Amino acid sequence: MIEKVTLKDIARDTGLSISTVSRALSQTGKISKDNERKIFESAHRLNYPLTNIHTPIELKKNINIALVTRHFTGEFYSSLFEGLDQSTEGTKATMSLTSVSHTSSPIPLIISELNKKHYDAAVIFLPDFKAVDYMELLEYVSGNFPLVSIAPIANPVMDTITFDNYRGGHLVANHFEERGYKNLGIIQGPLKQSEAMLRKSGFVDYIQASDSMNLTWQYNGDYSFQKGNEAYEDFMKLNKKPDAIFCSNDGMTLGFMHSAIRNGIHIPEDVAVAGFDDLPTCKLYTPTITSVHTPYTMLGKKTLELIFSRLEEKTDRKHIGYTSLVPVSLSVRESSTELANVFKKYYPNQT
Amino acid sequence: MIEKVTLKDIARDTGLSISTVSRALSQTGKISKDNERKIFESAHRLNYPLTNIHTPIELKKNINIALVTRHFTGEFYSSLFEGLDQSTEGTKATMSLTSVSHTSSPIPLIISELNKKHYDAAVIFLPDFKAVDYMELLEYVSGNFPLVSIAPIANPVMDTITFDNYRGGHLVANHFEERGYKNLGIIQGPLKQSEAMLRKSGFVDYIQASDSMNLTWQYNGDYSFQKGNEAYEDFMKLNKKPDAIFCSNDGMTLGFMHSAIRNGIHIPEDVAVAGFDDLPTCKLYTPTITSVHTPYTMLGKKTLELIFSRLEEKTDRKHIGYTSLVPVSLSVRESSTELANVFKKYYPNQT
DNA sequence: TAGTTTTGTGCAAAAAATTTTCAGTAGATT
DNA sequence: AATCTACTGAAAATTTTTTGCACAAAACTA
Repeated sequence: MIEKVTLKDIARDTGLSISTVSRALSQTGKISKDNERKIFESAHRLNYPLTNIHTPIELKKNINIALVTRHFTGEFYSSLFEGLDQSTEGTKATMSLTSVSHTSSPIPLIISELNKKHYDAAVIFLPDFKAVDYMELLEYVSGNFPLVSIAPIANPVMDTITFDNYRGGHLVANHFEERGYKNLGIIQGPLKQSEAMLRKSGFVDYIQASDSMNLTWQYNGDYSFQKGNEAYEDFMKLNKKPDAIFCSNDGMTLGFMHSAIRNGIHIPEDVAVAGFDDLPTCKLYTPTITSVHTPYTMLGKKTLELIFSRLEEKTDRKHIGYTSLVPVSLSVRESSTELANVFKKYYPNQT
Repeated sequence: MIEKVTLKDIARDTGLSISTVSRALSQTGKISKDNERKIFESAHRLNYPLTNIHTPIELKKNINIALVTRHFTGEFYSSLFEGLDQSTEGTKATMSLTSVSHTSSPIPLIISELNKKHYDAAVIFLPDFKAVDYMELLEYVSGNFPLVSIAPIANPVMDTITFDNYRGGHLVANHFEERGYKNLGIIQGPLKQSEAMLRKSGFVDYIQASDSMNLTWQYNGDYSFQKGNEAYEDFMKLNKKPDAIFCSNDGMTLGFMHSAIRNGIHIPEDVAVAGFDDLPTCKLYTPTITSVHTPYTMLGKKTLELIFSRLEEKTDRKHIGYTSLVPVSLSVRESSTELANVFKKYYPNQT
C-alpha cells in the first residue's frame, strides 16, 4: 500500500517546518523565493496531491499541453502534431495528442477534464466545430485553463491562431496568372468548414479581379482522396476543360492526380494542378506537386506564446474571439510548371 | 480561489456519512458495491485528490493509456497512432500520444511520471532502445504501472507485442519466388534495430533455402527516404542487377522508386520492388506498391488485452520478456507484378 | 421459525493533517 | 539606535480523516 504524502514529509525532505510548507503550498503569507521553489519541487517529486491550479506557473518544471483533434491516418495529422511538438523545443512545454475520434464521451467533457489530468492548456483543432459548439465548450471549461483553437471559423468565439487560408488561395491564383493560365477550376473543401471557404474565396476573388482569367469549373469535395478521384470523373465530362486546377487540400490533389495519370492525362501539359498543405508527399510524387506551404512550427510557436501569456496572467480571461493569422507561402513544383521530362525519360526510345 | 474538496463534500453529494466515504476511498472496511461506485464517481466528479492507485480498476470510468515514441513526420506515425487509438473503440480506454523527440528530460523519468498525470498504463515504441535501456526504465517505473513495448529486441526484457517481422521478410521472398524472380536484392534497415534484422533474416533465410533464387545485392539503409535515393545510386553501379528488391520499409521504397522512375527505370519490368509497412501511399503511388501489411488495429487490440489483464491483477508483476507476435500479410500490387499499362497509357500515341 | 452471523452504516471519539496565531530573528531602512 | 520588513518555527486552533462502537437490516443456520 502506498503511504499518503503529507506536509510532514515535505517538511522533512526540505528541512523546513510544517508551517512554512503549508504557507508555501497554499500561497498564504510570505515565503522566500528560494524555499518556495524547494517546497514545490519536493511536493512534485514526492507526489503530494497538489491542485494543479495552486502551483505558480514559474515554479512548474514542465507545462503539459494537449492537442485535441479527431485524428485520422495520413500525413496531415502527423505533420500537424510534429510541427506543434517541434515548437516546444527549448521551452518547458510538452505536447501530447489526444484524439476524440473513437470516444463516446462528449468533447467538452473530455476537454474540461484535461486539467484534472495535469494538463495546463489545450490546443483545439476541430474544423467541424461551429460557434455554438465553441460556446458550449467555453461554458464547461474553467476560465483559468487556457484554450486556443487552431481552426478558423467565420465568427470566432474562442481565441484562434490559424493559417492565412484566404491568402493561400490568392497565392495560387496569382501563380496561375503568372504562368499564363486562363481558364481555372477549383475542387473545394467541405462547404461547412470556414478554412475551406476562405481558400476558395481567396482564389475566386483574385480571379474576379483579374482581366485575363476565368473560373470555369467548381467541384464540391470533402478533403478525401476519393473525392479527388470523383472530381476527375466530373472533370472529364467537361466540354471546355480548365487548364489549371486548385485543389483545396493535398488529399484531393493526390486523388485527382492519381486518377488523371492513370487515364493518360499529362500534368501539367494537359492540366496544371496546385494543392494546399504541402505534405511531404508533394516533394516525392511524380510529378512533384505545387502546394500552399503551411508552416506548422511557426503556428506552434505563436500558439505557445499565446498559451504562456495566458498562463502568466493570474486573472481569469474571457475569450474575445481574437484571431491571429500565420502567413503561408507557395511551394512551386512541377505540377504547375513543367514536366521536367520525367515521363519522356520513362520511354526515351519511343520518341 | 478554488475550494478544497474534502470527504464532507463527497458525503453531502452522495448522502452518505463521512465515515463511509472515508472507508470506501481508503479501501478499509466493508462497503456495498453500490455505494462504493457512487462514492468513487462523486470523488472523481468533484475532483477529490485521489492517489490514482487507490481507485479499483473496475470502478474507473476511463483508462488512460499513453503511447510513448519519438514522433516524426510521416504516414508511419499517424498509422501507428491511429491503429492503437482505433482499437480502444468500445472499451473504456483512451489513447494519447506523448512524443519524446523534443524533450530534454530523460525518457525513464518521463515515463515514470505518467502515472502522476493520471495515466494508467503506457505503450512504448522506441525501436532504438537496447536491453539496458529497458532495464533502466523498469527500475524507474513502479511495478503496478503496466508497460508494454511494441518494438522487438533480440533479448526482450519488457513484455512485448510486435509484428512478425521475420515472417514479413519470408512472405516477400516467397512472393518473389512465385513471380519467378531469380536474382534478389535487399535494402536493409538500421543494423542496430532488431525488427530490421528480422525482416532481413526472414527474406535471406527463405532465399538460401530455395533452389532457384540468389541474393546478389545488399544495401545498408536507415529507413529514410534519402537512403532510398542513395540505394538507387548504388544499384545503378551494379553490373549484374537483381530483378527484384525488398526494401525494409516503405520510406526507403518510396525513395528508391522515386529515383528509379525519374531515371527511366521501369517498375516492375526492369526491377520489381516490395516494401514493408503498407502505408496508405502504397495504394496511391504509380505504380501501386507491394508491401507487407502490418495490422495496427490488431496490434492495438492485443496490447489492450495485455494491459487490461495487468491492471486487473492486484499484485505487482515482473516483466519476464514475454513476447507475442501479431501476424502480417502481403498486399500484392503492381510494383511486383505488372505495369497495368499505366505509363503506356500516358503516351498512347507514341506506341 | 427463531436465533445467529454477516454486512453495511452512522455517530462520536481519536488521530492525523493543515492552518493560523504569535513570538522571535536577521537584515534592511530611516 | 530605533524601526521596519521579510521570513521562519513552535504551538495552538481548526479542519479533515480514521477508527471504535452501536445498531439495523439482510442472510444464514439449526
